[in-house]
Amino acid sequence: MLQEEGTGSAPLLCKLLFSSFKSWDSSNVVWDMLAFIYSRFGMVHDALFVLVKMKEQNLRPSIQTYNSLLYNLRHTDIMWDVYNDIKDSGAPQSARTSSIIVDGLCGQSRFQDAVFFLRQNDGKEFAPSVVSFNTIISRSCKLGLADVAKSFFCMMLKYGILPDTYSYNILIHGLIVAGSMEEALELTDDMEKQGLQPDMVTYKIIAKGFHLLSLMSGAREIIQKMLTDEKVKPDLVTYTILICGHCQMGNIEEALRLRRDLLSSEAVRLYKKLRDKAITPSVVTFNSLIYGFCKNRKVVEARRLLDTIKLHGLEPSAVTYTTLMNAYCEEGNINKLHELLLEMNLKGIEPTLVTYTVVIKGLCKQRKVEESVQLLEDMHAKGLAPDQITYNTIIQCFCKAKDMRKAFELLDEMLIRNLEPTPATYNILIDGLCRYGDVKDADCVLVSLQERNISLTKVAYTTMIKAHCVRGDAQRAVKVFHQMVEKGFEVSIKDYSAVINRLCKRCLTNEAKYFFCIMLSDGVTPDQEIFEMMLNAFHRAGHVHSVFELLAVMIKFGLLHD
DNA sequence: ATAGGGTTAG
Repeated sequence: MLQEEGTGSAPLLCKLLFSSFKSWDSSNVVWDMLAFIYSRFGMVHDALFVLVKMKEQNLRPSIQTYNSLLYNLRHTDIMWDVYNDIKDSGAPQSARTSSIIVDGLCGQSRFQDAVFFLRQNDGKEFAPSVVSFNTIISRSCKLGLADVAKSFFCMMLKYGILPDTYSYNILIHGLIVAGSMEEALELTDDMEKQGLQPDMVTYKIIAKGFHLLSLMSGAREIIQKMLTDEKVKPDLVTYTILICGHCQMGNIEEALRLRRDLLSSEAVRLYKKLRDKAITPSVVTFNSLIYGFCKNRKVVEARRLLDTIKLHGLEPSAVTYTTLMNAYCEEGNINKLHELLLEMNLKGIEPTLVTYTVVIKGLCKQRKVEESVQLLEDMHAKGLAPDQITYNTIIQCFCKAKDMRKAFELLDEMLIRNLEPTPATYNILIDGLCRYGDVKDADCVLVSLQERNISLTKVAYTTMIKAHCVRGDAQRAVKVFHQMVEKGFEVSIKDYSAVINRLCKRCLTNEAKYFFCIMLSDGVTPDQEIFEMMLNAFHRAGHVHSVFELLAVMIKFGLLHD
């Protein structure tokens, strides 16, 4: 009835209750129920109105009603009004009350206040519960503060509260996301020592962790462990994680074998029990396989799987089409790409941000830059916000069309739209300026980015170094090279070798010599390959003296054999 | 009430 009456119906209903049930014995229960149900349906203002009316009659709401209201208002300051009401009313607080407050404060990014509240309640009638701790540990993990999460876990132990399966799973997940797989596994052992069995969630967290680290053997071991565990059985998601991992690593055969197990991820089960919950591969499972085939450049097989999906009575998703479209794009078959786009449209499957980006990539491949800009505008009109990858794709296209002005205009557009350019954005622009614009401009851009402390990758530097080498400007190449080292990027002999190779190929022997000396003074020992590159170049240039000079150096390094 | 979940684009 309350749902039908809708928000704002509280005054009317209160009036009705007041006149009809005033002398009724159970009026407290009825009023409380009214407030509770308003709260449960999210009609918080009506619930608050009922509370006011209850107060007027000296009726006391139950803690369940208070908790429900508190939960709905936990992201607002009104939470405190409700909390104070609870304290004033003398209603017995439940452990849930404080865990809602902790959750609310965390949700409002008032992390410190949550910690304070938790400590404040220690020793009181309602000491912090395991749920409150789990909430705060979870929030710490989500903020990327695994160490803080660990300290709360320890604090919980000090309070004499035993962590439950939730506590362990939350922290294990947090540690894995933070990159501490070893610690996570240690914690899993610890969990078992405490007599808590890892559950389905634990196993999946660890399987996903191994997948993220591309350690598929680890993921496989987890599944083996699940198979020996009587309480849990690997399910579709577990298998899909494994399948996806193998596909991403290009191991199609292995992935297919897994799928057969899955199918045979079912025949036995169906024989045994028709109505059993059999595991059927999902669209996501197929999408992973399609991606695997595409990655192995087996687009024909990938395309065939689209039909297999349909044969299974499943609907291909936008991801299915997009993955295939991208594969066709990669092999330059833009017609097939558009065929699939048409099929998608006919089926009424909405293109996603990624779909648009792939179509744009296809257009860029055909140098149809105006059309790709048109699609960018279509996306905005549709409310489908293009992201960095979308912009990077078109920016690269403008660079290739030697229209650096337009490329930079798009960079400005990104900034205006509050889209933070990625390091790749700058790599594309620097490369564009080096190839089709002015290397000096590229240099300026790099300096400006460094001054503004914008995060760059090593590629930005190697691109610049390459450009200076091409122009035979070894001095500038050295300058940027040392900047790259100063910025803390790891440099190996390969980086030196690449520079010397470029200079040698252009017969810039003096410049190559100069860079070679720099390398020696940097304390890097040249290898056979570098010597051969240089000897070849000196030979071609007819610099006999330099050849002998270099042979002497080779002897010094013990690299000259007869 | 607090935990996990798989796929696509540079």
